[in-house]
Parts: sequence; structure tokens; C-alpha cells
Amino acid sequence: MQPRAHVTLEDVARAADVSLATASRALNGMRVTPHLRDRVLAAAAQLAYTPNAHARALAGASHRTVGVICHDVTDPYFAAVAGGVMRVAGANDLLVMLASTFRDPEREIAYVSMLRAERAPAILLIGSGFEDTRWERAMEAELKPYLDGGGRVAVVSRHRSLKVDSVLPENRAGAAAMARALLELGHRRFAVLSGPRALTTVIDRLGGFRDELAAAGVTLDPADVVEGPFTRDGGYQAMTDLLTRGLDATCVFAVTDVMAIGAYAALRDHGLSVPGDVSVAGFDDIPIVRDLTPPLTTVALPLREIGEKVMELALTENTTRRRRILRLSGEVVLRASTAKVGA
Amino acid sequence: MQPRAHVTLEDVARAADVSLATASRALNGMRVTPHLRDRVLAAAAQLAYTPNAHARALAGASHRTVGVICHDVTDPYFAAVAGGVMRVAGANDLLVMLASTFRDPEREIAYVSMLRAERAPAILLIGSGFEDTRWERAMEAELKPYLDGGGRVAVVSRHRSLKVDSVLPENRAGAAAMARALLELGHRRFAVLSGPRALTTVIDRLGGFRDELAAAGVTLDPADVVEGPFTRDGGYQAMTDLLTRGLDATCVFAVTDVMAIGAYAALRDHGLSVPGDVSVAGFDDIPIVRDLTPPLTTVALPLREIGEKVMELALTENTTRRRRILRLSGEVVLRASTAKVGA
DNA sequence: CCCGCTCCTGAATGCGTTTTCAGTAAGCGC
DNA sequence: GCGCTTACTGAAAACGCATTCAGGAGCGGG
Repeated sequence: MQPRAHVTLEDVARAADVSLATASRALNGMRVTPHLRDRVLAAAAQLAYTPNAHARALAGASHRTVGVICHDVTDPYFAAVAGGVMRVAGANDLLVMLASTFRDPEREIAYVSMLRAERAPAILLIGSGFEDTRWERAMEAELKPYLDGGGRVAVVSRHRSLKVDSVLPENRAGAAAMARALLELGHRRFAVLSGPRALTTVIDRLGGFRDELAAAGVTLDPADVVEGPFTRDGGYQAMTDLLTRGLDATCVFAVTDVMAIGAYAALRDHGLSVPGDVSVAGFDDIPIVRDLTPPLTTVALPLREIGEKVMELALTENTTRRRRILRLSGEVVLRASTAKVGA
Repeated sequence: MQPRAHVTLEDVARAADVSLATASRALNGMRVTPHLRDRVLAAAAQLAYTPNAHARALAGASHRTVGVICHDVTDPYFAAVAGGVMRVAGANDLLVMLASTFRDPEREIAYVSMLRAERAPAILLIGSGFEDTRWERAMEAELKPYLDGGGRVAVVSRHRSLKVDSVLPENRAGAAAMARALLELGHRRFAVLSGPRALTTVIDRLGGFRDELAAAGVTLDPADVVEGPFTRDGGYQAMTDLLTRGLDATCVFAVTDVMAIGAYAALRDHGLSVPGDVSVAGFDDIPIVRDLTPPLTTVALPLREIGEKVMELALTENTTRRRRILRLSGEVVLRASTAKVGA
């Protein structure tokens, strides 16, 4: 009763009593006598035939499975971006091979290699890269032959480290705008919850924030910048460190919403209220932050659009002479987590 | 300067001056004279050779890309489960083809078909199915030839609709336990924020909750059960409906944490406090709910483990005579969103 | 010193499609 | 009715790799 492991085109051709070539053409909508086409289609349906994508890819038909590599599928930031990626993929009948590195650079490179083996026509890298470390070199070495082989690569937030088409949130400008907004609320003493300093995203957000403060004559003491991983617990830990050491600031800027969520928890555990005792601001505007109490002031990035754009970048030919860079700006959204000083 | 589109095994063999067969064996770690093996490996490295996964799959080597279909990549519930799936996939050198149906049953079936074409050795379906509708019939029809062809299917929360290996949260028992916990707090008048009633998950959670109340002599008026999509906005809308129509209950049970988040927002917008004016309970224990204000009382499911188990199910041969069902129980976690009545 | 066995190697085959190429039947104009 | 073009069809090659099969070299035992 066990049917053949797989129904092949040959089975369909035989059932329809035509040649392989004709069956193939009928199934692919090329010109075939209606009479024969119907017979082939009927046979295919009857046998529940599904073309073998591998054979098809081998034989030269373009294949429709792109690769996406992210740091952590679990992260709300990525989830939001992935939403955009998936919508565009779905609209183009593409399948997405998704890999989560869980922030292990070694795995990231291994995944590129696997995606290369799959002959994915495009690879998307989502999440910020390291600035100038051996990992980025290795990544470039891995990507080079892929690009040479006609593969397309598009990235989010890795403009510095990788010279490929990219979607780039205006991290620097966004952080600067946030600095201005906070200064306007009267804040003068700041603390920053920073992510790993080697990440380009951190460099830009931190730099933009600090420079804007400096322009207003406010200096950010390096001791008030605490570093932690880009996670909720990273934010919790960083905020706790700050509190233990004696927090002097009236306002805390977390370079990431997810870290801000951790900061909220740490502050609550220390009996401090937001924004009563200290104002908190984040960056990204992941969906959940508007449902926090208080809703988080943040730099709103068009997360879903970022995903859509990076996928579109990977899907369209680059006709320009240079790599394409799409800069998407963020917008400061003031919510209840930040208050006027003295108010 | 444009290198060959792709370096093939033949190129490597030629460069190493050995036969194709030897090159293949050397690369796959089969017995080959060390001298030759080194030459092949060196040539491969030098040419940046990457085996073509399609050719490999065609030639009969098992291929390592499994398929996962979910309702919405954007949903925190799925993100948490996906975390587990991805960990196990990573540990087994598997690539995951991920498809998000965005709750369109038609797309779900289309994706199964695509995954079938990709000859994925396993397909995972994550998220609850419909009870007994034409979609599930169509799904079964699509899955049948796949299973017959040796494909493996494992699902989460679809035990009724699909007769395949499954991981099954104890929805009914969990909801019953929650009912008991809430009764114990003194609540007698309840409202429920329900998802689409055709979903097995809803049937079980709602049923478990209602039956347990009934057992305690408390009846749940159908008018107090409001239905909405399994989303934050669905919860917001359902809660708002309830409030507009005049909320009589002291406690609201949302069949999903995500819906509870919407309920929080609706309550806040109506100037009601949780749990002062009304207690709220959820289901799932997605990570964010412990950072809500107040932290949400919920039925904690081992989300990541669910993902790990379903992947393991799909990866291991079913040696038993019947389909395997892994029941994972949830545990009521009382947090600050529920209060004693009259306290 | 020869036979037989073991261990490797290389040539050839097959996997399921697409696509080229050649061939055949039909259709058209004269 | 004949020659030419057009429109399909079928046979066969190619895609890149794993693997089977047969042959050859090396080795030990008799």
C-alpha cells in the first residue's frame, strides 16, 4: 500500500502518455496543445505530483528560497522586522530559510556557508555587525565568493562592516533627536544603558546622543554609560549596576527598547518610579512598549518597513554603479516615561 | 574577472588531480589516502568550494532543511516557541525554512505544498488549527502524500484536526486550574476574552475554564464571552466591547496573554485599574507579561520547550505503533494582576 | 615466488528537471 | 497539389553530486 517514495515527472508523463518534455512544458504553462495539457494536468493532480525543487534548481530554473540570518528569533525587534520580510516574501512566492545565530559569530558564518550551499539567490543579514573585528573579516571572506557567484546580499544595520546593499536606520540622527527632546524637557544629567560597544548600532546611537549633548554643553561622564548585552536582562543588569553605584542622573537613555524594559524592572525593584524619580527613553519602538506602564518614550523606527525594504533590495537588481543604501529615519515619540524636570 | 558562476566538485577534482569520486569521498570524510585527502581539501579551500545542496539532495544524500509553518512570526508566543525550534535545529546542523501564513489558511496550504516541493524531510505546524472545516480537510489531503512519501510532520496544538505526532499544551487542564485559582481568590462573576471559536486551542481553554466554574456552581453567561482575533488589538476590541456593554465581572480571563495585553490597554483607556477595579488573567506566559504593570497572572507554558520538543519529534523516527502525543502541562502563576475579591 | 585478499581509486550510472535540437505534422500561398 | 513556414512534440543532453562496480596496487601467508 506504500506508494512510491515520490511521484516524478516521468510518472506523470507516462500516465498522460506524453513525453517528459511535454509534461514539463504543460506544467510550466508553456505552449502545449490544450488537449495534451489537460491530460498532463489531470494526471499530475491525480497522482498528487509535486515537482522536486532540487531537480528543478539543478536543471537551471531559478529557485525561490532566500536566506535570512538574524541574531535572535526571540527578540521583539527582529520579530517586527521579520514581519515585513515575510510579507514581501509571501507576496513573491518565496520561501525563507531562517537562521538564528543566538549572537554567536561563529554560527553566523556557518549559516552563510549553509545558505551558500543551498544556492539561495539572496541572503539577508539582520542585526548590527561588529566593527572591524576578525569576525567581520571572516564574514567578508565568506560573502565574497557568494557575491562573485551572482548571489545577492542585503543587510540591516551593518553599513560599515559590510559593503553591500543595506537598509540603515538613522541611528545617529535618531539618538541626537532624542537627546534634543530630553534636553528640552530640562534634563541635564544623563545615564546611558549601552549595548556592546563593538556594534555599529551602539557606536552610532551612543555617538549621536553624546555629541548632541556636547553641542548643548552637557557632557556625558563615561562612568554613566553602562554596557550590557542587547537583551531585557542586559538592561536590567546595567540599570542595577547604575543604581548600586548611586544614580545621579534624572534621565536614562537605553540604546534599545528591549534594554529599557529591563531598566523598568530594575527601577521598580529599587522602589523608584518612572518618570517620577527618573525618566527613561528607549530606541526602536517595538510594538510592546506602548503597552508598558508608563508607555515608553522612544525613537520610533519603521520596523516592518525595514524588513520589507531589505527584502526588496535583495530581490531587485542593483542597476546603479554603487551599492544601494536606504536610510530610514526614526522619529522621537514622547510618551509618559519621560517628564519635565522639576515638574 | 568574473569567476565561474559556481565552483563545482569537478573543478576541485581537477585542481587536486584526482577523480570526482575521490574528491567527493575526501570531502565527505570517507576513507581516502591522507595524501590525496589533503590535496583535495586544500584545493577546495583554495577555490572556496561549496557543495551544491540541490545536487547533493538529488543524488540521494539526506538533506538538512526542515520546514516550519506558523501563523504569525510577529507574535511573541510564536517567537518564544521558535526560540526552542531554532536551538534544536542549530544543534543538529539543520536549516529551517520558515513560513508565516498571517492567518490565511489558503497560504498555509500553499506553503505545505512548497515545502513538499523542497523535499523537506520534516514539516512543523505551529499554532492551533481549525476544527473540522474545509481547510483542515484540504490540509489533510495535502499532507497525506507527503507522509506517504516518507515526510515527517509534527504539530503544536492541533491534535484534533491533524492525526500526526504532536506537542500538546494541556489547555483544558491549564484553564481549569486557572479557574480554580480565581475562584479561590473569591471571584464569582467572570468575563472571558476568547479567540476564534473554531480553533481547538480556544475550544479547550474556554471549555476547561467554563466546566471548572460550572463544577463550582458558577455559570458563565455566553454574553460574557467575547470573541476576537488572537492579537493585541483583538483583545483591546473585545475588552472594549465588554466595557461598553457594561462590565459586570470582577475578573477577566483572556485565553491568550497577547489578548490580555490588549485588555490592559482597554481598561486603562476606560480609567479602570488592574487589579483594583478588575482582575485580569491570561494564558501562555510569554516573556513580556512579567514586565507589565501589574505583572500578569497567567498559565505558564514551557514555550521554549514546546519548540524543542516538536522539533525533536520531527527529527526522531516514530517507533511506536501509534502517533506520539507529548502533553506539556501549564502552571498557574499568580502575579499582581489578580486580587482577592473585596481585598 | 605465487596466490589470494584487502584497500583504494576511477569510470560510469542515476537522481528529477529543464532545455536544446531535430523532426514531424499541419497550415498557407501559389 | 507542391513547397515552404509555423507549431508542437519527443529524444537526449546537462545540471552537480553520491555511489556502485570493477580494476589495480600492495600486502601477507603458504
